[in-house]
Amino acid sequence: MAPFRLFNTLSRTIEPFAPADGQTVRLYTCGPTVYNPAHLGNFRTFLFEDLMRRAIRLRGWQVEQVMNLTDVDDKIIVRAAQQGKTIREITEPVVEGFHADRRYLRIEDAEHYPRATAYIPEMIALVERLVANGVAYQAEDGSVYFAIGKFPTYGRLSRLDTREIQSGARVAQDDYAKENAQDFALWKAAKPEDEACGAAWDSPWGRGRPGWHLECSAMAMAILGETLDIHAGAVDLIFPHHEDEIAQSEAATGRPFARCWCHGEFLLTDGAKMAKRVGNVQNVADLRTNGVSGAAVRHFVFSTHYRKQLNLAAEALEGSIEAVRRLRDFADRLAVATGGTAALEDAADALETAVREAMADDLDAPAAVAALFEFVRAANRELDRGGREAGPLARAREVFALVDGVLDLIPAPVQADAELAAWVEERLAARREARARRDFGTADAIRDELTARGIAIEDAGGTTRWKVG
RNA sequence: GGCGCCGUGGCCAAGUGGUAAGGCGGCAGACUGCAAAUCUGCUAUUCGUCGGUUCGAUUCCGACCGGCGCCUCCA
Repeated sequence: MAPFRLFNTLSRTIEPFAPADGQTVRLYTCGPTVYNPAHLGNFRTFLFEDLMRRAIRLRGWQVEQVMNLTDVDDKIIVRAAQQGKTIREITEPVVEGFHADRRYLRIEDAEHYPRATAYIPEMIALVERLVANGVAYQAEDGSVYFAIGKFPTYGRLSRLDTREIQSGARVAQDDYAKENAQDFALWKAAKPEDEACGAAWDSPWGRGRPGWHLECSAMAMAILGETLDIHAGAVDLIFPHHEDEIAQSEAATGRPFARCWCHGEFLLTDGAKMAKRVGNVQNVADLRTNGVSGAAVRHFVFSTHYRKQLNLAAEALEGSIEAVRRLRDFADRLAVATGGTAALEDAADALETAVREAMADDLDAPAAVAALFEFVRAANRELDRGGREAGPLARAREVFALVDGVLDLIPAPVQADAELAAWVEERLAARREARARRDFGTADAIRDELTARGIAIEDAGGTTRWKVG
């Protein structure tokens, strides 16, 4: 078996990967800041991480994943102040919406969804360690900062020159009294607006709240231990977020924070990064409204490798909707098939091999998707031939289910309510009768009638199948 | 300015030093009363442009053109 390989941002190369304990991959994935619904760009990253955990299990390992929910943050506080609410009142409905959207896209449940506000003691303890180690200091403004000058390997992950801020770079508004412009806040001294919305806690440095980077380090180490197997996120988190996580974690523990860093590329819209500040975001709610299934979104996202930018084009999404419809039809056909051929079994074997290799090859989803469609074509061909053997059919079902467990691209059938179903059956009976007496004008009129109600029919053998959509 | 990515058919998008996966769409055929679904064939002699290396490059090198990202709190 070929080694399982992942691209590690630390080395910028594809490396063999295995969990440190040989059994369970401890995976930390940066989750959403819950002040607004996550957009499709965010979800592209979460889909990449979903694929990762499924690929890990396909490989035979267990996975323990943490996805944090950042529920205390500048933007949340601003929103709370605007609406006269507490941060909890702002974040609670957004968290619920996040999970609903996530399920729509069939992103599996992580084992842990810790909220930053539930780990304040762990965060404070981490800051205390850093202060004790002499790499953090409290400034005149009361906030506690990490002194990057005390951490010699700062910048190793992002490979950025830390000595100078180049022209063209976005320049920080220096809100805080840092010793060095690049030092980052571990603990932010509370301001009146923080107190007003419940975003302040007691600490050895006075009332305050955690800095963003600190949240991840504290929660990751609290739940998964001091060295993670994989830490994942999107490329925009490489700097400063992950760089800072490494600094504060390793400066506290003296151990590597993560063995492998994986970063997904952006989803673009209209040729630009999808982002709220660009104003080109689309949400899962928009997709639902337009009838785009989660399966179709998965197909679209997995058509490109996770480390390559993907442009959200309406025409491509339409293509994914159609592609996934084909999978649905095939799945139905496979379910009711009564036998197969030797060639069907060969196709199934080829599919399993291709998908296992693709997933082990730095999560090569495009290759897996291509293999799946090659299988569908071959299998349809064999089913057309009407094989009778049970073994090959069972094998085809087994492998198809295995692959479905990784990619999860088959849309759920649209269920018709009982009333509609009864009506359809009545109309089909009338059509059957008309066809029997070769009154095709009436039969076609009935078909048009059904089509107008969104019912598609297929005459197959002696029977007629129908479905919604 | 620094670092990095990308440019493949109508659209999306794989890929390899030896002559272009897959999906959508389109065209033709089989099947069908007609459709639909499915299958079959066709749909890039060519991979941004110009050079170079090589027996041979889309794949390696260089330049140029074009697009994108990161460079302090953005997945």
